[in-house]
Amino acid sequence: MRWSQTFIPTMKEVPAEAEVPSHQLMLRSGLIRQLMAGSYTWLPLGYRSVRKVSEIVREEMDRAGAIEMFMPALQPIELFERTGRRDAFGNVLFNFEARRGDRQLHFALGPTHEEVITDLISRHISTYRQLPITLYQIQTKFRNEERPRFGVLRTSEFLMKDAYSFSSTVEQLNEAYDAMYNAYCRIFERCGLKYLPVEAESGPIGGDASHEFMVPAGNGEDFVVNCPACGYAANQERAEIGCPPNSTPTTEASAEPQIVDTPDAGSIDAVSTMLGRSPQEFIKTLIYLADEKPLAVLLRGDHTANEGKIRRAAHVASLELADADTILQVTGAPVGFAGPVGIKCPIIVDHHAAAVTSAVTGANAADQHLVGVVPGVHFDVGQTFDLRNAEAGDPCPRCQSDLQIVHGIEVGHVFKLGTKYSVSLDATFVDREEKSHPIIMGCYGIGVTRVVASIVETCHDENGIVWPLNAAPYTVHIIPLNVSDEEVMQTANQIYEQLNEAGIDVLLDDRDQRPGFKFKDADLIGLPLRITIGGRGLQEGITEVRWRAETDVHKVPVAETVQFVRQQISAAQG
RNA sequence: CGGGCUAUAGCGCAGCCUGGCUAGCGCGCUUGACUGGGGGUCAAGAGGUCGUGGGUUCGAAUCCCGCUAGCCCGACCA
Repeated sequence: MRWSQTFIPTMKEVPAEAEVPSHQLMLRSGLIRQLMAGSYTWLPLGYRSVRKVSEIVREEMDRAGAIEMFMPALQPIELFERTGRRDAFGNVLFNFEARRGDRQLHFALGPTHEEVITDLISRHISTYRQLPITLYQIQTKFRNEERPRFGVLRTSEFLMKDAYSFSSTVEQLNEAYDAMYNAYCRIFERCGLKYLPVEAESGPIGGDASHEFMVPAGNGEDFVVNCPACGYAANQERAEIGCPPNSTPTTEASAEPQIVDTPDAGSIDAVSTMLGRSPQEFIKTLIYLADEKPLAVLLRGDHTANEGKIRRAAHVASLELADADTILQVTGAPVGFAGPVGIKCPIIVDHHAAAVTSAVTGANAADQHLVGVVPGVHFDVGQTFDLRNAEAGDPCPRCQSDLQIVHGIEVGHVFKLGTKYSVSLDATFVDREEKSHPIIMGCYGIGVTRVVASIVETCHDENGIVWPLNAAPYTVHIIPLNVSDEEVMQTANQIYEQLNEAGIDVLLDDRDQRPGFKFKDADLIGLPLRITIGGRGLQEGITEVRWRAETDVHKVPVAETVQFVRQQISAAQG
């Protein structure tokens, strides 16, 4: 492609609305333009990258035995009512009515396609002989995000590969899952992304049933907990925390707790400042309504609650923070002064809260706290649980080393669904004995456009994008330094044509611009290989070939340039 | 959905507080000349419903009220 014939609107200045590097660079390098909040146009250069990544995904899905198809984005709302996801999605589900003749139809725009595909399968698969099968599509998904942000990283309309496996046995499901998991690793490797598979929510099947693929990035919205020693990695909702070393309550500390006045100090911050004690010496008491009944959750002062863990530990379905009235009832005090001593509701204690040897707690009285509270002495502890979010420095659940926390961008998710959708949409098969069972499903997603944004977010330097080879919009960028120099242009055109014939994607910057201007644009759009052709080099009979990611310049005889570039590319592709 | 900020040329911004004549600056864009290895120089130009609706005023980009859009923080994110 000749630059003068395509559409690459680069910008020298950073648009004010862009905060994160990927958003800034994608705007500046002419990959995308915003239409409205959460909706972006993919310009020619950006769209080429989307297609490159899509093709990698497609190849690896096919290699893993998945079959491509294409389903409608426009779907009847009834399907979501049958699976209960109309409520589960809530406002995230785009849905609207439209008149057709004298009928009023109600549609949804697909946020994902479990319903559509399970409905399809339920109509056409009836026997174990037709299973297993994995189907996939690459398609635009719609989610009414409450707050789109970070450019293309979080939008209300995005390209996603979604695959669904249908199995007659758990073994078949596990095989399909492993095949997808391995395909995902290959995909992200080929895209040049550093990625981390992490354990995610376990869902209905339990155990090792879900992994997220995260790209470590400072601006990632998700938190990944990982152990540098043994490789344990999980998302923050899911991450387990090792037990602290056993601390036996010291009997000498069994003196009665003392009441201290803490006027208007109802937060850990305020009380710790007032008393000059660190938050680690506090036990905070959170009052929840667990299945409508009050429950006090005890955590160390500097820790944060993990409601999923609390729900599981307490064996309850619903969990929400209690209102002020409930708190007044069970503690006898306003919000901010709850404590375990004398509280009038069941308590559940985190491992690390129980390990505080002499704690500051609320006194269950307005404007008062207790100091010198010893768990197990001044209140009953019983069994302790893991109830909080993991933090940097917590012990690894596998090897006790210190855990790290990194930000990550979720680019893929594999999930053993089980029979949730097949049951609600009546997708069943009969086994050898003619007994009917719901089909066992898995679902597997990759955010294709998010992958492109993640690449830009993580592969750049101060001058612009540094595309990995396989995801780059073009592989080679030819820069003739002076378009009015006939010899320069003739050489550039010749190399351009030969590379094209060799099946290599080439961009030829044929604009009549100064060299510096072209170099800056070349750095900005960041194509992997640059061939510079100038009068100075031609006098020596050479072109200059340089990787965007490296500083070395290869001076290559003009006649050997095409061959050299082809060798460089195939060597880099391994 | 709560809290905050912003809206003036394609992009980045000044002007607004303290109302006043023709609304400015840099980049970009057009034309020409010189130039040609890291966003070059000179000259001449084009480009604006000052987001939108109302109000105050002799007079509004500027003051007041409503609306809309965008961004940030938080909540949310099968």
